[in-house]
Amino acid sequence: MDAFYAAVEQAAKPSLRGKPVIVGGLGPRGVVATASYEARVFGVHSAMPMAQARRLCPNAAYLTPRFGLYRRVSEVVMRLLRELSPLVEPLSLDEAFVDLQAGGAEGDMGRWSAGTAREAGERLRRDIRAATGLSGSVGLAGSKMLAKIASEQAKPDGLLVIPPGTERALLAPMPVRTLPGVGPATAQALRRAGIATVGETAEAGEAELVRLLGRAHGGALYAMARGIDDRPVVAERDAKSVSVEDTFDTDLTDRARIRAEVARLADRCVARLRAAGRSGRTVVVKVRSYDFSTLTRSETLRGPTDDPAVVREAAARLVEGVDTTAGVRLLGVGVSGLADFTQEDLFAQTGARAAGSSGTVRPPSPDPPMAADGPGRGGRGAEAVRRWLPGLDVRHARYGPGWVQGSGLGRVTVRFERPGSPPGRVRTFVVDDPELESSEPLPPWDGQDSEPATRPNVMSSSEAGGPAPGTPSP
DNA sequence: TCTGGGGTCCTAGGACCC
DNA sequence: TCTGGGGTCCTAGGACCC
Repeated sequence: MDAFYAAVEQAAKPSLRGKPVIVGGLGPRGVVATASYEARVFGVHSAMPMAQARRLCPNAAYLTPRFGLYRRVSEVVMRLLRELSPLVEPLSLDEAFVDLQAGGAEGDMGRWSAGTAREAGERLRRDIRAATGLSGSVGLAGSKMLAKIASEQAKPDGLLVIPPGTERALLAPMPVRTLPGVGPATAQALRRAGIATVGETAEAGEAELVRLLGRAHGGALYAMARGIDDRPVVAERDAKSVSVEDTFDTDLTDRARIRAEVARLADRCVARLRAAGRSGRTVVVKVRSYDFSTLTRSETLRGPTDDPAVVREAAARLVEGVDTTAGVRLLGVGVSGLADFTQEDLFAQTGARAAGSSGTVRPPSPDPPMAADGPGRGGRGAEAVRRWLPGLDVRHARYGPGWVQGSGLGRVTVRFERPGSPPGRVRTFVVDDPELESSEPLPPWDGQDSEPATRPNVMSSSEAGGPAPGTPSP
């Protein structure tokens, strides 16, 4: 999917179509998750600090991510992929491999040609647009690596076929960074050895690459550089670890506060573990200091657990052994070594479930009820700001559905529009206006009256009118 | 106003075992 | 009574991806 999070927001918020939209963390230490193509023109891209993005593109709409909505849209797209073939390997919410060959016949002899594959790809792109109003790009090739490179080249809103036999010639002039798995460090190591392109990588030979990069990475890179990749498409892979982490708006130094945050993170981690029906044996704590140096400490238990008290205690022990006096900007808790069930105390566990509790088995200290609310991130004046995060859907008793454009100084600004409506107008309220309430996201295809199949194309953003949707800074 | 959050895979050293 | 050669598990860190 092209600029997925930003594109979903543009589909859901008519006034943002054709305008720069930046989705990501809105706090002082946030980064960009996705920038719309209109924002990329200004040099904004994923993983860029939000502060830098605001300098480059001050008039963009800055929105907080709505993962629940993106997940729903993603499910619609993944369902379309599964109609092509049962063998679908999602890489993330917005990207997947499809093994067309496993989907059975296409064409006379049950074989795919470049032509029939292209037709299927174009049909898929049309179906995705009809179902979601969003554009996706398709890469078609004989392996996962090449299909990925093809889809990358096809973006945005395109399709590219790499016919068998043309791979090496196509790859040779490309920079090594094009190959998946080659990041800044690998590119640097290769550059020092005078290797800059995929062709030069292939010429270097396996022995040289292994010497530079190690057994596994060097060997894999040598194969990829020659267009060789026989990794299968794998539909379902069990998760191998579960983790949660928080970066704090300001560094933490208080020991008691750090202990409390670690306990909260442990509870959140276990909640996710349990929701997945898993348990784990190794508890990991992650600490990032004021200077961004990061360390992990882990402890392996005698058997797998999904008991919050057990994970909390292990995490507390681990963080106790870390010097946090100079200030901590991030804390994380994770569990790995996952198993499908818990060995200890199955009876107590089922008892707790039957009682509808996400809590643990009885033991000594009853859990303090988990704070229902977000990451207690050292912010002040939090209450109202938290409720009116830019981008979230709201409903006003008189004006109907809309979304928060910004808030601050006791005010909240709302744009009244929804998927399928014309671009709406803006009104400002006091933050505690009793007629204003937060509401569930409306998916892009939930426009009031029209068929999803046609609507998304009819809106021309150029006639939207109204000023650029900058968000008043919180 | 410098740097999120959730993952995967690999490497390397030490403990431990046969 | 101057030193083997595996194998596995655990811990820590790092590269990379979306």
